[in-house]
Amino acid sequence: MPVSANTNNALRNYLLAALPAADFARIESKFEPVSFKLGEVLYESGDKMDYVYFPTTAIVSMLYVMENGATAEIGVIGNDGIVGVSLFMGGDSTTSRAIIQSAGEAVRMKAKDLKCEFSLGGAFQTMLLRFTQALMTQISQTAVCNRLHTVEQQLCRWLLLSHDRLDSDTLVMTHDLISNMLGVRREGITLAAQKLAKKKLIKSVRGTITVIDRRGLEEASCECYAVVNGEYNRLLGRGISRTFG
Amino acid sequence: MPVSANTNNALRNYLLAALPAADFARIESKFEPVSFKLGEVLYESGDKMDYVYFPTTAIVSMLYVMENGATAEIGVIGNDGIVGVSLFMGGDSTTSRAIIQSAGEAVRMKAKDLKCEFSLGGAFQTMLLRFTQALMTQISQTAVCNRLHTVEQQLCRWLLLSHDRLDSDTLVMTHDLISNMLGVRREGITLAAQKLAKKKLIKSVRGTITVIDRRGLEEASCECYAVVNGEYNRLLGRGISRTFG
DNA sequence: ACTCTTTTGTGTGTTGCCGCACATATAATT
DNA sequence: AATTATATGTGCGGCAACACACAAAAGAGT
Repeated sequence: MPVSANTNNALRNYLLAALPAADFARIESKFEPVSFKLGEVLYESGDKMDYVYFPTTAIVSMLYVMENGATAEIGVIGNDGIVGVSLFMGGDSTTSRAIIQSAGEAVRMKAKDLKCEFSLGGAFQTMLLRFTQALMTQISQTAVCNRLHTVEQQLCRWLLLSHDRLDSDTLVMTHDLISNMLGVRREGITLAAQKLAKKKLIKSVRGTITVIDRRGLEEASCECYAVVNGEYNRLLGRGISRTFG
Repeated sequence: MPVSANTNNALRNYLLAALPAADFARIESKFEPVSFKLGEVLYESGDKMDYVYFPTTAIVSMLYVMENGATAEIGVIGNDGIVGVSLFMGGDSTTSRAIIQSAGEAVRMKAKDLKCEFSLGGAFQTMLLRFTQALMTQISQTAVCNRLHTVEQQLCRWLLLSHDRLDSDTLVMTHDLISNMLGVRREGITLAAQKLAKKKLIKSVRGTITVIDRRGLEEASCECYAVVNGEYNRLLGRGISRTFG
């Protein structure tokens, strides 16, 4: 039987790729490819979720929106995970918005199908739960980082998390958008980016940021990145850090 | 058959109390009562967990400890939940420390028993997963709050979360301990507490803080408390807010 | 070429919290 | 009652990030 383009696509997602062949074979028919542009919203806060998404090349940001419009990112999900954990956790909705941070592809699966598969309790369930714990670690570390670290350190962490989930070294992203993610002023990002550029770690030109010295970025970052990355490795097998890639 | 003291104790935990009688009956023999003093550590970061804990009167704080010794709380768990979600999530450990924030009682259950029960996939599993999602909301909101709100607002939120999980209106807690939780200076808490005392919302005297005007505290708090509380209500049925209690 | 929009750069004053130092007050100990 | 330990109150200089204002640069559309 020929491997469909669909299948190839789905396997770019690490969670799916790590599934035992038998499990993957059972559910692959439920996948449907989808393509997203920068800024598209997958779920709004409180929305009932009809699908879950397994990003393959897209990156999704979990963004909290305050009553006064201020925003702050609580986590980022790429081809390392699944968007919509609340579905199998039993909530059917979250208090945050899921928004495309980097344009690209994903495969989606109907809520009903996912719940059905989850309830079988096999390798798929195990994997989803482990990913959820890794995500919790990321959210926790975001909380800590927000409290204790400078904007420059946080920008490093954020760039590394994004870089890990990208094929390219160049992020299509304005300072303004990053400032919304980190919950700081746009000028703060401009300043921090300038400092990092001066240290030859990145190059920042109108709408794009290019990672030049990844190792240097890791050194300039707070310990938060390493902690999160370590947990992803521990919980999900080989992680997605590009440090040695 | 007489109801044991053990059983009565366990039912003070909302998660357990909300279990269908049949499920509770099956697992109650696995419970073992434990008593904790302020500051006792249930798990250290990275520890393999041998037990999970269902607090009945104790309150547990999930505290992240940085390399340099700085600390920040990422969530608080009382008789509304379970301490040790990583066990059934598949990680067996967390990157945070679980420490007693308010002395009291809990019932504990062996890791193996919990995993066994979880894998049955019934009401118990559903409940544990729903609680985990509520906890994720709390952690997320902590991240947002750390980024966007003042120490005074955060102190309100923190006092409310603690108050909800307490029978009394008086918390046994020094400014210094609170500052470790919120990840700020001790003096910052002293100042914030003074402001709240001036507004007649609390009374702060050497080692204890007493809630005087709960409704006023809610108004002085940021929206974060209400959001978290709303999710606990939604996910776990009646929540534990004492607003109308 | 021209305008218009978006993105980035820069300056000024303000604020909230930090770090440190030290004074005072309230228990606990003897 | 005196001593010690713990907890809280207060002042001062410093800094990171804020709010606001506006200039400069880079693309996009006509």
